[in-house]
Amino acid sequence: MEETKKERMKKTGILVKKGPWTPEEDQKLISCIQKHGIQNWRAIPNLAGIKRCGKSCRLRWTNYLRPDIRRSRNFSPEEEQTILSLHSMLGNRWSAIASRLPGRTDNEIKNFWYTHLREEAYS
DNA sequence: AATCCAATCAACCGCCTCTCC
DNA sequence: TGGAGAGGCGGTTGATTGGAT
Repeated sequence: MEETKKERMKKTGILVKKGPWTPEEDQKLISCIQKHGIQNWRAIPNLAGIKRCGKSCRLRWTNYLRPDIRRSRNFSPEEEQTILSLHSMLGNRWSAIASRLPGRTDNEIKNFWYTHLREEAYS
């Protein structure tokens, strides 16, 4: 039933702020995680004072704010080759590929794949 | 200088799995 | 043991940016 779906969305915290993160939100999230660590994503928005769902916080942290992320947007030829060969072995297991590429996130790799490598891989 | 279009990337959605009660 | 809730993941969207015309 449609109503059930909506209720579930409410419970999972979708009725909160969406859209791009502001620098203040980023800052709050970073200091909250530094202070409390990551044990319970659902608690993070409350602890940090952010009107976001835990899911959104997790995504922001893992794809953007994590300290070990290399912020250089360009993938080196070596990384490109690694991605191509890992993808031929693992398929679209982006998180598995990301775990073998230090400093890169699954989202980054996925974006890079769809914009640069897909044609190359299937040509 | 204005407009259009393609590329890029951050973020959301929905499904699946895992964990806990 | 089964159900509910939370987290994780892959696919997709939409806003922005930069280059071409």
